Amino acid sequence: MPELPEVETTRRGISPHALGQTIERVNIYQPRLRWPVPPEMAGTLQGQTLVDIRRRGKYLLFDVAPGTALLHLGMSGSLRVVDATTPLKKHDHLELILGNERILRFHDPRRFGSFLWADDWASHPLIAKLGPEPLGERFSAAHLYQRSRGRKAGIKVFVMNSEVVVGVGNIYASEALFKAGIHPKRAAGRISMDRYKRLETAIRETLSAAIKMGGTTLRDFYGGDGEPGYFKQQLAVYEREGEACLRCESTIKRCVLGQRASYYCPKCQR
DNA sequence: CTTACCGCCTGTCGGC
DNA sequence: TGCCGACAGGCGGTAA
Repeated sequence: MPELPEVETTRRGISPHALGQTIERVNIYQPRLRWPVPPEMAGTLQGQTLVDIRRRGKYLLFDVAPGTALLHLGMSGSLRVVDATTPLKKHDHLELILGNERILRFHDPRRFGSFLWADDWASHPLIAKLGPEPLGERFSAAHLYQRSRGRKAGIKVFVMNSEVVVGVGNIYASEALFKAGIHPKRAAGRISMDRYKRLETAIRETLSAAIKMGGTTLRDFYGGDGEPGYFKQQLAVYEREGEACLRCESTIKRCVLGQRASYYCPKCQR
């Protein structure tokens, strides 16, 4: 499922084919995504040049002169570069036809993704309140420490809150907490600065490593160039319930936190 | 302010 | 074999 590394992989995969290209046409086959695709979207984008393709959290930002189109991959979405000979598949919901005859095609079986317009992307309600980028300068142990004081929520739920830090989803939260040796249920407000330093490092390292490997393909993720991600082979705890911890050989446990499956080593994580 | 839970949606899987 | 319910999950919205 697309988290930050998968979105970044997608951005890097499509950019060489799409940057600077004219959007000749926009086809919207299924406007009913997480939110309805605005009816004027196709008309707004048509004829515009893709000035930049950026990422904010898990949003892909397509900059054109009048504003920015926001694409979120939801949990089953993928965006790939294809050409006109590639047949449309079930759940291909929209596509941008580019001047170089390449096509950016969005595929999303569960339709939790979204495609929205913003005149000024930074003040868009879905973007404005987002926390810092976990690979950026504004993300720090001090930030986590400060934001967590008084919070009783478990650290995993806390760190997956996009107002605290963006892009850390279910897979990488579990992995980073294992790496930092912190139990996922530990109250965020009772974690020391020292341990937050370890967590900051773990988050940065985990996400960087995943980007390097093209993201994690559990079931159906493909990057912009159609390649699956290979980080799955590096997962230490995620979906490894009942298997041996790679560090201490204890049995990996599974629990549900914030209605999401969580995996941890009961001995390595306290 | 916080925390808890719902629902959007389809593919997959286990049970019968 | 085939049907059906449970489950998965990002994340905004709403209730408590």
